[in-house]
Amino acid sequence: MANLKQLAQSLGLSITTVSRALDGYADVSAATRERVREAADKVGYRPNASARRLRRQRAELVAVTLPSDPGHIGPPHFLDMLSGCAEHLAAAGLNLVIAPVPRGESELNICRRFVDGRRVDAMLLVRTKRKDERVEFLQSRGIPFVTNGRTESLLPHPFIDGDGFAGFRAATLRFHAAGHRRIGHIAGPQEYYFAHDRCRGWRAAMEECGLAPDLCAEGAPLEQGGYLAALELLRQPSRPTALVCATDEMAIGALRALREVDGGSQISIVGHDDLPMGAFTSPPLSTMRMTGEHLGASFASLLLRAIAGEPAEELQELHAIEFVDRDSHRRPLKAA
Amino acid sequence: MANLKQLAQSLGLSITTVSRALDGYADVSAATRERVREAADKVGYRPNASARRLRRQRAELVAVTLPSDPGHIGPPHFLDMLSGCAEHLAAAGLNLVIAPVPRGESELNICRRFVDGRRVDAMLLVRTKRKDERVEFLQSRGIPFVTNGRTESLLPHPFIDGDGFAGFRAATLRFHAAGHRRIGHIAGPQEYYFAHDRCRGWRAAMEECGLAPDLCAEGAPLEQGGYLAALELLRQPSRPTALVCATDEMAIGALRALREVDGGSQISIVGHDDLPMGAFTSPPLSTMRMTGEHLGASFASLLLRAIAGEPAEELQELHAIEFVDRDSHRRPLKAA
DNA sequence: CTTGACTCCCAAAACGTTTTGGAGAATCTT
DNA sequence: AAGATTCTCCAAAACGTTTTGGGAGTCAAG
Repeated sequence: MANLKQLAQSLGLSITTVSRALDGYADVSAATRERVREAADKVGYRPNASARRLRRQRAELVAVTLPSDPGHIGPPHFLDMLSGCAEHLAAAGLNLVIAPVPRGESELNICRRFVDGRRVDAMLLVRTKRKDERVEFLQSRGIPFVTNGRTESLLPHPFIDGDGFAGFRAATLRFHAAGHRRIGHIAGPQEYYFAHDRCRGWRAAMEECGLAPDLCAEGAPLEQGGYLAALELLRQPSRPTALVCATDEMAIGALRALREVDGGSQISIVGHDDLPMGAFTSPPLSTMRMTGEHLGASFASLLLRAIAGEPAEELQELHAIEFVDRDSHRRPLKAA
Repeated sequence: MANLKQLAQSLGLSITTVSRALDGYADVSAATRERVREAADKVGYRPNASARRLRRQRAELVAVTLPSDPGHIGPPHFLDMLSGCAEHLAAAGLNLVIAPVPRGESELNICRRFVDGRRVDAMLLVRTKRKDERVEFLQSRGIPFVTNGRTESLLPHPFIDGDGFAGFRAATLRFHAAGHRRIGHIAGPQEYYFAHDRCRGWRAAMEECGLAPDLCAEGAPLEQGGYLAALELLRQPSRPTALVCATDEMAIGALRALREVDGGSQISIVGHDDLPMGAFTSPPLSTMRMTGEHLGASFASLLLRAIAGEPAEELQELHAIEFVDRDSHRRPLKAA
């Protein structure tokens, strides 16, 4: 309601003094500071954000690009992540703004608009592609950013990612150790780093075991994509006995395909992401998840450190993957 | 990169003229306008957002409060809604910022911070409670806002909501018409308007049919809550033969309880929200959904009209509920 | 030649803060 | 008692826009 000028006037002080009192500078006497604080509290004074941002030359804003392409944005806990991140950024005086990407417009253009209009101090990128033009642009502009997922960019940049390669390799090896020989992979779109990474993990394990990595089908990273991909694999002359799925959503789609084709109890299956839903499917879905608590907080922290100027190399977090064993990965293996 | 002063200098024009040229005012000649536009394009000039906001006395920002309480924030398409809303707001020059609510802090305080710091021009509220202090605060401040869900506030305010009462009443009547007599309700937390509304719908139908509305259990609006509530109802001496669940997530939890207790094929069930996941459960989940496309766009439009000063009464959208029939609502009804 | 209308441009003020570079008074040193 | 130091405070500049209220010049009409 009130601004600094009015507050100062009502106190018989200068704007400067009031401002510095509220900011806790030492060159204002304790008595005055207290008096100012009380008055400010009483009238509910809050500094005008726009004015401060202009003066400080900081936007106090961080943007996260969000493709409006429905459903195509990651797991449900994505929202929790965002909210956690926003919360920790807020503690540092930064707000998180959504940079939606309208159909037909490129994510790159959106980044441009936000960066060149000095609307943000930093950016958060999700769903990275192997070759991600947003990353290159932000690097060229020198604006701090953190990605959720790695890229194949030549210059290092800050990221948080799960070690999908290791996770999917381990899951595949585990199926092999359990006696499976025809282990299929339901893959996500390979232009995304995470999908490619997970696919590579499966492939590496297959080759280590001397098995041909030929039971692989790609689909959209959602239930429907997993359903269709599973049907495709089940049509093969020699069906897989186990399926490693790029995401839980795809795994749940695949589960339905299995129910339709073989009654649902024959083929073992494992997903990735640990959706809450997975505990309630039939059979309960075995899955994997990135280790580490409070993902949002980590993003916020990395972002703040990037803004503070720490070098990219020190701002890279690769988290191990852990199994979440429920039932779907240990269907009885029929006659070897 | 460049600001107005530099751009003006390089063109030999005044700041005023350059500014007005770019804003398309008529009092600058077509020739100059073109010259200015070209130069601006060439250096990639973008007005400094903070400066404009300060001068215009508009934040160009809309906030949506997001409880950081994990999982407690509505259906997955919530994110699509946000993103769609953000997109349409962006077309009007507004950005959507996330106002996270840290544990322990009230949503009211967050609203306060955003509103009193003049950080936003309007607010978007989700998951309304029957008695919602945020609504009262915003009304007292006279700041435009739209809620997702109604409240019991005395003053009217803009909202978008589904007619949960009618939907749940219809669903219950349908079960009755199919011969069910013991129809249970799995309810969400009653302080939320939507949960109370849906519960009222079920209760009304029961009473219309001359049935006692006593098979009702309340739980958290998630899988686990539905699971526990269903177990509770199944422990009753006379079990329900049909269940009407406040949300799909609760219904999916209930489905699991049914599987555990009676093999899963005896009791009919219906949820609400039309989660994509529902098509992939076993049995595929029958559900309801709010009619209307492009929810995000509607929110944006209402918000813009509220900002423009339209009265609240004209900014209320109550959408009908439609059935999405899959399998779970028509389990064979055993011996009447 | 004056008047008015019109076209194109601009100087200056304003938005509300933070920060710079002191100023005046009181206290301490020597 | 003079100089140095410390304590409080403040005027003014700056951040980069948008907007107000004209000011020249040109042209046509009277």
